[in-house]
Amino acid sequence: MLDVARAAGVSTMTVSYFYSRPDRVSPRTQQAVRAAAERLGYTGPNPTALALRRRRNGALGVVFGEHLTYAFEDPQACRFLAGIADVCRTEYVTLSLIPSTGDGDDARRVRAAACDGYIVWTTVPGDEALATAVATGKPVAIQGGPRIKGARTVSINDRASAVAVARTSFVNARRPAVVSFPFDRDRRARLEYDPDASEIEFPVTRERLLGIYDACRELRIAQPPVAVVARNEASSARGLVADLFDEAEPDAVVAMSDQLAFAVLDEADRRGLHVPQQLAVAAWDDGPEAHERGLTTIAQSLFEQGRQCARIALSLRQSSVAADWTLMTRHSTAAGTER
Amino acid sequence: MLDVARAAGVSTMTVSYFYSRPDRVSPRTQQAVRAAAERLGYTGPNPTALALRRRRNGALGVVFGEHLTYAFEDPQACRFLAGIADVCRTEYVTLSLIPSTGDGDDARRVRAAACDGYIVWTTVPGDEALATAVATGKPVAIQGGPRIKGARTVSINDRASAVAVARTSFVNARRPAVVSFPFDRDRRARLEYDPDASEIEFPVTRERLLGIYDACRELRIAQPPVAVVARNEASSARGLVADLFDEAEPDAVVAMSDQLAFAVLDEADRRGLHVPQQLAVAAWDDGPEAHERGLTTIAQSLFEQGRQCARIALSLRQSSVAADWTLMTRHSTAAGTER
DNA sequence: CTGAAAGCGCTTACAG
DNA sequence: CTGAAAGCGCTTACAG
Repeated sequence: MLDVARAAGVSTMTVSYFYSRPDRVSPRTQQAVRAAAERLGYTGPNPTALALRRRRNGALGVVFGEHLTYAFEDPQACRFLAGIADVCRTEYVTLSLIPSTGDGDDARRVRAAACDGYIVWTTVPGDEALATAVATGKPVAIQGGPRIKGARTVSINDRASAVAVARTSFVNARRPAVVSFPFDRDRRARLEYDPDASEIEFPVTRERLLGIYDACRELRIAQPPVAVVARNEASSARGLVADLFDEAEPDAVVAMSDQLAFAVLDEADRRGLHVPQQLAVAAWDDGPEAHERGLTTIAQSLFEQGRQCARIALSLRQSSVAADWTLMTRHSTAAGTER
Repeated sequence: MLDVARAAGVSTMTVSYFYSRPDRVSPRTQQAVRAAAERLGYTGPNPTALALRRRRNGALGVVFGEHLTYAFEDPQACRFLAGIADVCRTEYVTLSLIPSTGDGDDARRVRAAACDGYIVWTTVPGDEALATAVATGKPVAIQGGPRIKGARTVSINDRASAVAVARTSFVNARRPAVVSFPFDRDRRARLEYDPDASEIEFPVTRERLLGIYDACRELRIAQPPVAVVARNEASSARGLVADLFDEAEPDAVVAMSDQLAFAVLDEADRRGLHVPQQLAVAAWDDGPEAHERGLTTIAQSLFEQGRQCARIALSLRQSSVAADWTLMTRHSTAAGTER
């Protein structure tokens, strides 16, 4: 900028004004600055210097508790990102993805990212990356929990929604079962009998399983066996789901996502089981495919939750948000009413 | 940092060294600095100041020619982003998505993003955002073209791949047809008869249609009608595909993506047409569903192309890359061999 | 309408 | 092992 000023025969702050408030600069001077900038290949104020001066980076940091690469494979995470992007667009802010891996480097990555606030995708309470984000003193929004001091949360009431799902799927069930997200970061696929839900690290998983237990008590049925997947992805859950069918011969399943429910429906197909007569299935998310396959599922808008997280992280909103959810009752459970 | 230095009773550069090269600082001093930082809630050097000083932002800017929100719905774009994220992870760099909209604000958004290089998703030659990125003098990589001065390109040879696809689908065809990506930013869904391929703005679309024409000449068949979709998305292409079937009654289709091919296969289903006997279909991308549905398609790795773009934008690589592609021949075309 | 000066928070050779 | 000084590129009241 100094070079441009010299070339144009003006002071550096005149050049600065030329870019920030051109009306403050006379037409002649404007012309001189424009010409000098053109000649020198100067494309405008350096964003980094501007950020330092203004104490505002114009960027929003997004951290996933796991390997960032997985986020692009998860349809719900993509909806969430789209929601964030929507706010970034209107606010003229960059969406900075921090390439988390879930290992010890994440804190360092968070520290190194120049942004004005953070969004953290559902994680565990002790997450280092989360702690680092909070320690910066900048606003942080967490999707799905946990609720911690220094951060706001955007989430549905997972427990209440779980009660609703489990009631619908498990009513009249003799051999209910659950297909669950991982309990903790050590993601081993496995079958669990009677796990202690309150000990589960991931808050979304915990609340949902607690809600399922609530419903079981209410329905006076025993706690169901739980198939814990390694990842929220239909094809990788297939083997475990087959095991579950072999071991538990369920007549009603609650799965923690559409994706996992599809693995269940596929397996039912393979075994020639009629849904919902011989097997009731219900889940969470209500993606487009859930509608097509007639899956009873909890609808929630991750797009909208992304928007709310972005608003919090950009200081456009101060408080946590309890996001909306609705049970979409379809053919995969007996009481299905949607055509 | 100055405050911490004062509190610790040392100079500011000792604090700086404490963070950058702790070995240069005596254990006692380290302890003093650590204590002071802790007390004051100082979490380490300000990334923005560091970036200004180092002349390196530690961020990679990514621009989509269209509305960023769409990117998260396009499976190929997501694969591409995952590839970029993979390199950002190993290079300890942030992945900065610039919320482009395709309108006149994009240049401003690009200018405002603090990063060390840019990746631009396939766009038109005159794109303002692209020009702005190039004007910064920082490295820019373009996926899919166009080839312009000051930028490197990562792309398959679309024309050659199109010849391969069209040969396979159109051999023995009497009424071939094409389902094409948009020609330009004015995205009206429509049927075109005998469009001039060389005039098409989007380079990927242009090269593919030119290749299809090459194959038609070779097979001595007339140029096929072209259904131009508004967006690369199966459900939104449905109506147009139905029109195409009504108007052209095709017995062979080349679609520019798996997604569009699925819309064609669905429509064939609906009309009770046998594939490939009554209708041959071939496309590009080879996503997981292509395999499941036996679609003949061009395999290319957008993940790998994302990696290469990232390497270019981070100055890890200097030259353009001609990406790999392979025709996967399956049941949707007569010569299908894959089991 | 235009300019002198201080400062955003840091690092880098260079002395000591 | 530790510190004084200059400077990364910009903006902001404040004068004139």
